[in-house]
Amino acid sequence: MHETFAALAEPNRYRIVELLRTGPRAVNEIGERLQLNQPQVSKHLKVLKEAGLVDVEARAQQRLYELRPKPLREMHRWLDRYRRVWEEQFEQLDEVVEELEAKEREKEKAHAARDKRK
Amino acid sequence: MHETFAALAEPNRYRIVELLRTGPRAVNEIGERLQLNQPQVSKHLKVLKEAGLVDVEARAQQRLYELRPKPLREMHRWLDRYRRVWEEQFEQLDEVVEELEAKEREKEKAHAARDKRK
DNA sequence: CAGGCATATACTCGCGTGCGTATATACAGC
DNA sequence: GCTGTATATACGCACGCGAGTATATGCCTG
Repeated sequence: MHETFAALAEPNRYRIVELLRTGPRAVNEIGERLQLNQPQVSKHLKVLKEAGLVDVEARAQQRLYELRPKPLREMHRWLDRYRRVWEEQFEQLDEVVEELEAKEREKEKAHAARDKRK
Repeated sequence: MHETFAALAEPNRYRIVELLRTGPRAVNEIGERLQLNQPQVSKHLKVLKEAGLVDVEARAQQRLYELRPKPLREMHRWLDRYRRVWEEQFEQLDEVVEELEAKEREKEKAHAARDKRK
């Protein structure tokens, strides 16, 4: 589970996964679409593979990467244990709390600016 | 979304979230239960808070941390877009292979036609 | 207001990781 | 076999982050 989260926490890997959701892709195609150079793509795909999120199939010189269902299923099951938490009807309360936190952050910025000045 | 994954990717933060699933806890209690010293707990909680995963409530000198539903809900919605992936296990890769083979056959035909023309 | 308790922050260190460049490996076609 | 193409790996660098120690902040009680 940690590996799954760690793999998805990296923005470019997240983008790769999002792209692979539409279907299998070759390494070069991923690099072109996401504006990444090839070694980075290969290395990210290696991490994704070790996390079990993708699988490879050799096709001549190309390697086709595709999403694997297992980690996603496990994530879904994990999330399911939190259903009680996220199904609570706190929509409006969330908004209010966020507002207050935003104000708090403003205040902190003001403090920080003042402290730096002196 | 990246922040949520990054927060949960860290094993100790993951454990904190798992603990908070059972209800709000004070900082010291978390540290004792998970065998972490206090500064680490505070720092991890800070990350979790910035990711929106927890919220604090002051209780005298104590701070009670509790899970917040929003990021979990967003994760669930995100995962939902991948439902197809973990429900259909096969087929996708095979289809692409078929496609490539079809293209290959087209090329062969073109070659053959050209050869005949001359 | 002094002393103790609960929590947050500052500072440093060591390690992991993403990135770029260069190079290696593998395969196809001629 | 040679060439071009597709992908993987090696190496060096810079930065971020988790951990430990020490210290600061805040609140309650007497």
